[in-house]
Amino acid sequence: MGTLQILLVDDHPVVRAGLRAMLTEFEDFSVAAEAADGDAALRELTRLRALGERVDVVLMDLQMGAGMDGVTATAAIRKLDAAPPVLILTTYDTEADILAAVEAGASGYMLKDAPPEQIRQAVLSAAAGQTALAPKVAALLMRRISSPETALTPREVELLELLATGLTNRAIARQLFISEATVKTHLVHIYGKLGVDNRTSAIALAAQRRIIRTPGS
Amino acid sequence: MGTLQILLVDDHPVVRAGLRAMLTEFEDFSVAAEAADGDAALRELTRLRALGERVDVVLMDLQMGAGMDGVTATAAIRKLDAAPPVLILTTYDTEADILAAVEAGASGYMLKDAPPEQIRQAVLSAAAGQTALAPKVAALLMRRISSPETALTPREVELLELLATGLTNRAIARQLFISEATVKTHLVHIYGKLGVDNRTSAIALAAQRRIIRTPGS
DNA sequence: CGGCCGGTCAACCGTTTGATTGATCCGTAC
DNA sequence: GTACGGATCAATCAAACGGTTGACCGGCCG
Repeated sequence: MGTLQILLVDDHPVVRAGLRAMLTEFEDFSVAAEAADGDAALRELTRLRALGERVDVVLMDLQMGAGMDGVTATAAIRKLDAAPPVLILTTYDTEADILAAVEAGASGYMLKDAPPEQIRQAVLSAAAGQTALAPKVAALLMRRISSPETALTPREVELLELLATGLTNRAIARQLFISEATVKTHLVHIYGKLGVDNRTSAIALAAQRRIIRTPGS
Repeated sequence: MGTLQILLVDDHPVVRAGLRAMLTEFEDFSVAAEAADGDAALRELTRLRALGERVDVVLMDLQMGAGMDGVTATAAIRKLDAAPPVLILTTYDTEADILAAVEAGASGYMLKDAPPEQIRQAVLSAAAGQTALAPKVAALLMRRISSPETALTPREVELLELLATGLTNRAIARQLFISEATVKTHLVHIYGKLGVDNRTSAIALAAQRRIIRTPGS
């Protein structure tokens, strides 16, 4: 009973098996249950509660092929009474993902290429109610807050995302219910902040810096 | 000794642990060694050979943070005498990746979200000298050969990739030592084949259809 | 050998984008 | 309450882009 009860949420069977193997190797961890997507995670959580079982930490992937994605699932879990802390464990490290996860109430953000010991520490921190960030993620957040001049406004990111889908200025304008002139103004601001001078390189840079997520299937 | 000896190559400790756990659960498999990148894989392979140990199948990831990537590693392995079959196991399914892997001599291409049983079958097929493709991958290849009108020429893909980095027509022209007029001609062909009418949506579609890989760090 | 296709180039023209300047409205912070 | 930043819009001009047409060359296939 002294062991930490963990709920694994990841759509890859391989990764679940890996986490299970890795975590149970540490004596103070056990895997309470596994789920392949957000819906299943919520079901597992309520099922375990009905049985009077504890869940101390939820280890959650963000990208889940089908079903509820990680961010929505995190938000849903955090709305429960006495909600367990949710630790994000994913391969992606875009600004958009990280900020969304944090806003949804995640108490940590780790990357899958982290060594086992780092993941273990993060789980322990999360269970203790503390925040754990992967070094890469921490660095990104630091860069983000330390250089506010490069920080795009939410509106600008919104435009950037539409831009990346291949829309023209006019189409973006219609989509956002603003005039084409406004779209151009935003774009000029975006180019200035990113240090580029055309839409394609803005998209390329934004994808590279992980400000937006690329469409990818 | 009747068990299949497998070499795992993946830069994620979590995934290696998962594959090890999953594979050794099937009695006829054992994991001969693990490696975190292509160089390490080659070292392991020669080390095992020196010890007189067999390696029946190499399970290889494509994206490896640092070190030799999966495609080059596959090519290098296949150049050895009595080279073991290499089964690609990755998250990415871009046309470019798949074709490169096949050209490098991979004898199979699986995706990480595949269920254990499918992975097991693929390993068995590879060991038997046969080819194993994930359903998604097979579908992509079929689509690719069955609809040659949509098939971009290598040159066109080359352009598309430069396009995705944000270069202007003139910059692309300089990069490829051709005239700007030629670049435009290629682009018109690309737009036609992809069914779009501007560069940004061409990039978006190409990324979506996984014809090119998006820059991503 | 005569198409056909892929790659190369050119000229023309209309459309879209990008740069610049300047303005209004609305919150929030000092 | 005013000063500031974010969001909105307008007008203008130059540069880049996209569409069209037509042309040339080299390799490959029937």
